[in-house]
Amino acid sequence: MRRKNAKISNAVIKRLPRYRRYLIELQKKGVEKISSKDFSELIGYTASQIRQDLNNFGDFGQQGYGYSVDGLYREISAILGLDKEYRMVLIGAGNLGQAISKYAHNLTQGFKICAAFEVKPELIGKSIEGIDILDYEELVTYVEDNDIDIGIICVNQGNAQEVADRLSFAGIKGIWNFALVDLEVPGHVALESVHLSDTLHSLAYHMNDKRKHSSSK
Amino acid sequence: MRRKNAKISNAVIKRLPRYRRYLIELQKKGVEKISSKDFSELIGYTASQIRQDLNNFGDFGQQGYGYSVDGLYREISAILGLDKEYRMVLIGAGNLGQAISKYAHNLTQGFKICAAFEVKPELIGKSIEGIDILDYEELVTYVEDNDIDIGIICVNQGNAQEVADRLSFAGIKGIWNFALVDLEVPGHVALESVHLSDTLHSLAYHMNDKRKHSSSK
DNA sequence: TAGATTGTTAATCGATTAACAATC
DNA sequence: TAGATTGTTAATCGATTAACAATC
Repeated sequence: MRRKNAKISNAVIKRLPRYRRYLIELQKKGVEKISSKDFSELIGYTASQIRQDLNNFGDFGQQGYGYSVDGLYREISAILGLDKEYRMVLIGAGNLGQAISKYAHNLTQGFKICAAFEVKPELIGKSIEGIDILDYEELVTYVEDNDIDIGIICVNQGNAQEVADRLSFAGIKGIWNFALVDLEVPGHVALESVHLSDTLHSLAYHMNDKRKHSSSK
Repeated sequence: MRRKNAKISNAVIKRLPRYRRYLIELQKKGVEKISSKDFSELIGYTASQIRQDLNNFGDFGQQGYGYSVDGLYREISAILGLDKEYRMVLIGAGNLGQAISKYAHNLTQGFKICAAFEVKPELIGKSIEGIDILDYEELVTYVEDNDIDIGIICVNQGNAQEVADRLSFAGIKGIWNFALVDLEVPGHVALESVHLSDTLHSLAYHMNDKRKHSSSK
């Protein structure tokens, strides 16, 4: 199975987790194979796009048959790197931090939260669902010594860049950022920012937009 | 000031909250005007794109001068509909639901959580930061009687569509969905889904991608 | 007025869709 | 084999960037 080489566009990458979710549903239903046409009707992308997307990574289908649900699930999981274990730390153990870490811990396999970090003395030493809250000053040492892959940033806007700098210095590989800033990170650090309020604002736009026209989608 | 009419692409809408964030920063620094060129260097979009984006909505700039920071901030806020107040309800008062609602309540102006809804008897009757947790069975009546605009869905994957159906039936205008499903809603209901684990999975891809090539961005 | 910078048209680039030969 | 469906090339569509006349 040939692996193609060109740089994959981010639009494609963003669709992969969705393909994977629908494949899990199909597995649950006991469906063994699916054609791009049937998949198209289910997931809402065109059959053409599905085939194009998948062909960026290899020849996963079989002419006249379709795609094996199990096989495709494993391929996409591997492409995303979900066949590995990731060790994470949480920085900022406030409401959002605690909720996100519980979410990541429970709802997604393969992502383990090893420790949380805080500056607030009243939180240091406590634990949330078995995760110890440590002193923020120990962050760099901890990341270096415990083979941490990902840092989850749940601190204030104003402190997030400093946290990102420390994580990068400590050799982190990825940052999952929930602070409302656009962080600067070195080229070897992967960054994914979730700007929650931006999504709420874009919802507000569409609510007002709907009332004006009658357009949907 | 002419208002243009063509359907605005979603790519543009998604950039508006970011423009607005940078305008807030500029206001804080006391900057009064900015050219598309200087804004470009700050925000990381091309000057051309900035001018194109803004010109979808009106002629906000002035030749030879640039854009008024205050003026542009107000225009973009109005375009997004952030000059209004929104009344919201939360459905699913678990960890994530509580965190999201506190976040929306504290960090973003103009969005008020009026009540939370739960099926779990041990949660009904309690309150989180002054927000009462009510019986899920009262949802439709409450939304109808209290002029609710937005429903925040923080229930399980399996229950989310049922919640969306009730909200739509009750005349909700927008849904901010955190459940890991692609909801079906009537055309007049605006939907914004935040699939957190999808963003984590896409981070995983980029982490592995970085190790292979040396490419960034 | 001269210089700066917009608004807008034209050119380019990239992503999506359509079409079809290859092949299971 | 005939039918189905892929992989892939070509055509289309849309979004971004470049260029420049309009104008403050």
